[in-house]
Amino acid sequence: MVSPSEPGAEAEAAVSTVEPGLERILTTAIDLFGRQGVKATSVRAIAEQAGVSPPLVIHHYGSKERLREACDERVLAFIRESKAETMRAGLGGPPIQVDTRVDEARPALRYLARTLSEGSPRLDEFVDDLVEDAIGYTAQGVDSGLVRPSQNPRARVIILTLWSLGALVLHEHMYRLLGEDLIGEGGTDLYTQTMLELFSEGFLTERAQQAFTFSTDTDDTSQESA
Amino acid sequence: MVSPSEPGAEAEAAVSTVEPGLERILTTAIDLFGRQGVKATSVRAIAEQAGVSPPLVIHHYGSKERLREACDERVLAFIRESKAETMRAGLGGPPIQVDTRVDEARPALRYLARTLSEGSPRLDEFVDDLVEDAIGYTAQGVDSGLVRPSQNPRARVIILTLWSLGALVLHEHMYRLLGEDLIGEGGTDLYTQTMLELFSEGFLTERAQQAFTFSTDTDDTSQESA
DNA sequence: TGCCATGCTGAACACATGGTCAGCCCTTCC
DNA sequence: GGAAGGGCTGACCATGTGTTCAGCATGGCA
Repeated sequence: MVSPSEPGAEAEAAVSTVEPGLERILTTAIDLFGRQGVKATSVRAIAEQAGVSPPLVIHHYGSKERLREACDERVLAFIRESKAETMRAGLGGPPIQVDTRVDEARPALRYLARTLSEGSPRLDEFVDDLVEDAIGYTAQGVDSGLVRPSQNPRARVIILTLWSLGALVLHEHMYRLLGEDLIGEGGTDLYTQTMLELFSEGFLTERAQQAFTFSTDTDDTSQESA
Repeated sequence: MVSPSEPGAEAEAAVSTVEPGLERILTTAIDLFGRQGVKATSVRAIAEQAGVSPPLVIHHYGSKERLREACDERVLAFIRESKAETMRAGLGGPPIQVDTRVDEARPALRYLARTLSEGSPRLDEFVDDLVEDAIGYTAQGVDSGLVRPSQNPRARVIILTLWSLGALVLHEHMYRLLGEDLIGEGGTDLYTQTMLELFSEGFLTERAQQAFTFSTDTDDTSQESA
């Protein structure tokens, strides 16, 4: 990804030297891993930006892989805590709820986005938890009359969750095309409004439902993917 | 990503030695770049799997970067051609339409999924084209009464497109959680059916719309992202 | 003051990476 | 038969990478 695809692309690059090296390294790693990916980010690059020597990175974290694990833990903990604080009861809010005005939010979300696509040992469990949470509050939403019942409640939650996470992964495309930054603080009014429209009024008319149902039954020439 | 997250994870690993090195290298590169990412895949790894020497890779393609460009072109061309063949008129079908029973489909889709998140020079243009296509046939759908009109037609298309692509990017999570493989030939009936339900009947009730509209107006403590 | 713990670094190591180079082998054409 | 072209490779090069190692500086405590 080219950095200018995001607004304020360099805003987080400066790391205060007042903080101990241990923390500076972690913060820098989250930033760079999130921007470039783990493999494309060298220990030397992290050290340089953090204002320390490369052996100090290894000294504090043991290895690059262990540093990456520490980043996972930090980011996932941050996101979990943020969600607990801003949880919306009963409405089945987005799976990720972070106050994007907090300094730490952007690099953490960017890191999550990158990690969602690159894979990471802890991530499956994290996504599983998001889905289980959403199953819980979506069921409450159905009970309280805010959410429509579904023939496949679990599948529905999984799909909605992965759509949402997928949008986060593609946040730079979203910014480019829609002008809204899913990991920043500019607001996502258009995204939210349009999503609400889709979820309230639907997308397909009844005519389309019938036409498509018939088409699905007879059209076996291709398996559509995405 | 751990390979076993996908069904038939090794199915495409064997490359026929009957084909010229030029083609074998390209096919192998698409496979490995899609599985591991470009940076994490060495020229030597590609050469070994293709059954050639590393200098031959460079001989034919000039550099690793040029090889990656050739992969982009091949995959995007394949997907464009597939879509042209299977285009569904008027219904606003998925942005990516590939016959997943074709041998080439899986590695191509996997490559696309990886490229969507890692970034690639040609990709923005490809996504733009998908969006423009979808704007066209969604408008036709509205005219023919198959698609509901929207207050933000363009935003709607962008979001639907990015959701769909995002689901592709997270295809391994989708397989793990829903049991359906968006890049394979096992079919995506549950995904399709549930998506249709969401798009036909919506998700939020009218009660929720009112409650959420009110909540959005007054709740300014956090910017929700995804 | 001396010792210990902590934070830190320059130099070096072993290995990996993309790429260069000289040259071999095979096929085709004159 | 000889030359040209294409496909191909072993050896090597320059550079980058994660990590080890020996040792310095500082602060706290007895």
